[in-house]
Amino acid sequence: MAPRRVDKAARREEILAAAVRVFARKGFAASRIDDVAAEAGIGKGSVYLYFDSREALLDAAFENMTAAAEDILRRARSSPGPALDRLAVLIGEVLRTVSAEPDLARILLDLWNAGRGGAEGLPLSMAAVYAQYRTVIADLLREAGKEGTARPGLGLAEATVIVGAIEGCLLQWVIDPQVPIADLTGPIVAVCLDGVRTHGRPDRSAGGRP
Amino acid sequence: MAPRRVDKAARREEILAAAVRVFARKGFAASRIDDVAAEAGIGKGSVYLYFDSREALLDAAFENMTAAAEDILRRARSSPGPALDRLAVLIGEVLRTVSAEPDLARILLDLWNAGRGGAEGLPLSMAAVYAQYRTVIADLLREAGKEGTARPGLGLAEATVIVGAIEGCLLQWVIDPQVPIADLTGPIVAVCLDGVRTHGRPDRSAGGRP
Amino acid sequence: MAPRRVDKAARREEILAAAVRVFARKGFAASRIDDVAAEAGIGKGSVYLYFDSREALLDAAFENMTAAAEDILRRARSSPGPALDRLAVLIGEVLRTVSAEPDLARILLDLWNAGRGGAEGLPLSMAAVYAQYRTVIADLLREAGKEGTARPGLGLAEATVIVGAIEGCLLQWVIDPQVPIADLTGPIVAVCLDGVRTHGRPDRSAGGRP
Amino acid sequence: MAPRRVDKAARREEILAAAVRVFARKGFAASRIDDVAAEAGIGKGSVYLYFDSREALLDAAFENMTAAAEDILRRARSSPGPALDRLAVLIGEVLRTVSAEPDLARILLDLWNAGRGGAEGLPLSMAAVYAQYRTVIADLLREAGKEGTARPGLGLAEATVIVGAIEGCLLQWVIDPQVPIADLTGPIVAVCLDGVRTHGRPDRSAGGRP
DNA sequence: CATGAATGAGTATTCATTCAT
DNA sequence: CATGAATGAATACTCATTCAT
Repeated sequence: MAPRRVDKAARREEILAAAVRVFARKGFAASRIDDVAAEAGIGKGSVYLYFDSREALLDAAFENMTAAAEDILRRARSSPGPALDRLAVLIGEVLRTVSAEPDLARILLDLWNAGRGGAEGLPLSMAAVYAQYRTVIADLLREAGKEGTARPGLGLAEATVIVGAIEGCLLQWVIDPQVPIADLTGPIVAVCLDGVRTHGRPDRSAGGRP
Repeated sequence: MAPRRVDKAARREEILAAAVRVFARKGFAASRIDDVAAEAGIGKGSVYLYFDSREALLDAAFENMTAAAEDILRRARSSPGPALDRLAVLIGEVLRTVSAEPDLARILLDLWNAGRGGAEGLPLSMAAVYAQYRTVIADLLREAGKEGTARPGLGLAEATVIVGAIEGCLLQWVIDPQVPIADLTGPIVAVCLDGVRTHGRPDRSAGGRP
Repeated sequence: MAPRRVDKAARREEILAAAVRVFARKGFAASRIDDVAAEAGIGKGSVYLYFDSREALLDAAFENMTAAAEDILRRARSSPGPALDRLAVLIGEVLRTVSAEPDLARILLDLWNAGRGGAEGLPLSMAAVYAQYRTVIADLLREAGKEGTARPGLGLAEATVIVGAIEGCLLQWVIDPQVPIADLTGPIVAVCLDGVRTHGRPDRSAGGRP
Repeated sequence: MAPRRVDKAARREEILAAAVRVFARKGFAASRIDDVAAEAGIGKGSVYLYFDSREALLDAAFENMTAAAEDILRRARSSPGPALDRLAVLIGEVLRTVSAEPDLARILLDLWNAGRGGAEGLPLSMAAVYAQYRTVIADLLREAGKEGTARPGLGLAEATVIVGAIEGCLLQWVIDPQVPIADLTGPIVAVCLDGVRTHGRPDRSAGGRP
């Protein structure tokens, strides 16, 4: 009858945070429930009071990540301003979010990996997240096309490339923490929005010889 | 001294190919030695005549992939022609190689994931591969800068973005086979080299001859 | 000193009844303390205020069952009338008691099973109950022998058969609730007392008056 | 390629026999897979080469027992001779079989207990075995009725009692090994076939007073 | 008295690896 | 060389019991 000291939701978050730290350190596959419990400073059995299974911890981390991603996408879709500016903001936000919670980000590899091999209940639909991601950016590109700030005719293919640039930078950073993820917003925007080629004069570099 | 009917190296390759098919189908974590043996049509114990451990199979797949990557990088570095053209060729070759061997490519996730958590001997230095990858592209960008075909001042950061665009597209395809990886060479080249923005003066770089 | 609203003994009985319902439903092995607490509408920890352990709940159910059995046996021993009549009454009472409390009866399997494997303190001496059961019936048979209503020379062996017939019918009913336990008093009496064979002379024992 | 020393079927039987010994000694619930492996003199994992699960060991024991029971029933049904003689033989065979393999018999309690609590695949249909058992005996009784050796009108109810007498004796012996199961064939036949009452004179002991 | 959160001992099962044939 | 039976270390998960509130 006496109220518990720590409320269930808070304790759940503590455990999840501990799990994320462990997963980030050793990878999901090599993380034992005991590791998570020890990191959280509780008994092994207590983890199961808050999560149904080891897998459920990864699912919960996925939910957190997805929620953050959807926030960013929602903002990109609904905020005012020129489309390309909003795209640049989106890129910056993704990188800033990730830099702010490196542990959460470092389990990206495990999230990417999840949902393969067999019929999971909800296969951690990373595919769905990325599909939405591409759709939003494709819409921004088309909008920018109408505004005259982007080349016309851009669509899903180019959105895939931009998503790829963002997530591919994250990938490199996850594999190799030396990669300065926090400093890449500018370069991504510069490369994807402006390309690397010189402009101003007709540029025939990609063509054959005259 | 006469070569056995099936020589050791060939048998090894057969087993490795079987392993790659299995890994591609179920993921490395869910792949059992029995699965590999069955796929190769041999006894379970025989796998160990050619590979030291389950992990060694993944290592070997990594070597294959690395070898292919180094070929492509070597060619980009040493072939003649304008730097940006060679970059475009590189991008095309990566995507073509990957599309040609989807099984090998689909274990990318496992390769990215490998070598984390614990002190492995040589932890599948994916980081080294990508570092080299970035270096080669950064060199191409600097060279293009000198040629006047690329903006000056480009370097590692922009190379990271381009590597990201390529690998990020692969990532999306690995997660979701619907992504039309074979059709993305053009968009990657277009976006990374020319950007998506309209430019002050008519920019004909992507087009044919006037 | 004034009795609590719900006195301890009554609460204990409530919990025991709940436990018996749960055991009857799922079997002792599959019954969790939480199930019992939920069935009793109390907190899990409270069960331990009234019972020392999960096992103690089964012990208590055993005591209840034993008490009922001993009542019946006592009555058979001490009530007046011809021995075989008292035996017929005993059979009827066992079956009626069991039919009246199907839940208590359905845990018979668990009671029979209890006390095996390892050195329990007092291993639920079902063996003792049945030994007493046999003794009482053997005495009745000997008494009937002296009365001239039963064949002479009957004893423990025949008592074992009669106990077997009774408990064997219960067994069949416990295994298969379709067995009409309530209707078996007559047949048990008829078979055990009169046998199934025809006899040389008209045997009217089971019939009415000529 | 070299043939294994012990063929799979024989090894399977060895393990099953070991399991039956262990189950007989400690009961199924208290028997650990390690106990079975130790009793069989093999490694724990090897048990799983021959049986899918701990439960499967009990299932296999059940099959053995069922097969023996069906043999006996088949013989009782199809052998020649007066029905009641065949019934007496049946009773003798059940008791002899059980006495011959006390370990197998002593797990009867676990078999009776199995298949409760939850939806098992094939719930160890002990109920079906007993139903068949009753049917066969009821048929014998009806046949004996036609032969004039048994009272007419006997049927399922009386068969239930006879099955009860047999299995109830086994039950008592399982609970208390002191019960001389091997010596009970005679008494069961005597009691069930001839009853305990005196015959020859009109016996009114069960009736009211004149 | 009552509670239910916390605990950790206990176990079935899996699977990489070995090695006798 | 090839095999697959045997092994046992490793691990997720359960649940009776305790105890702080």
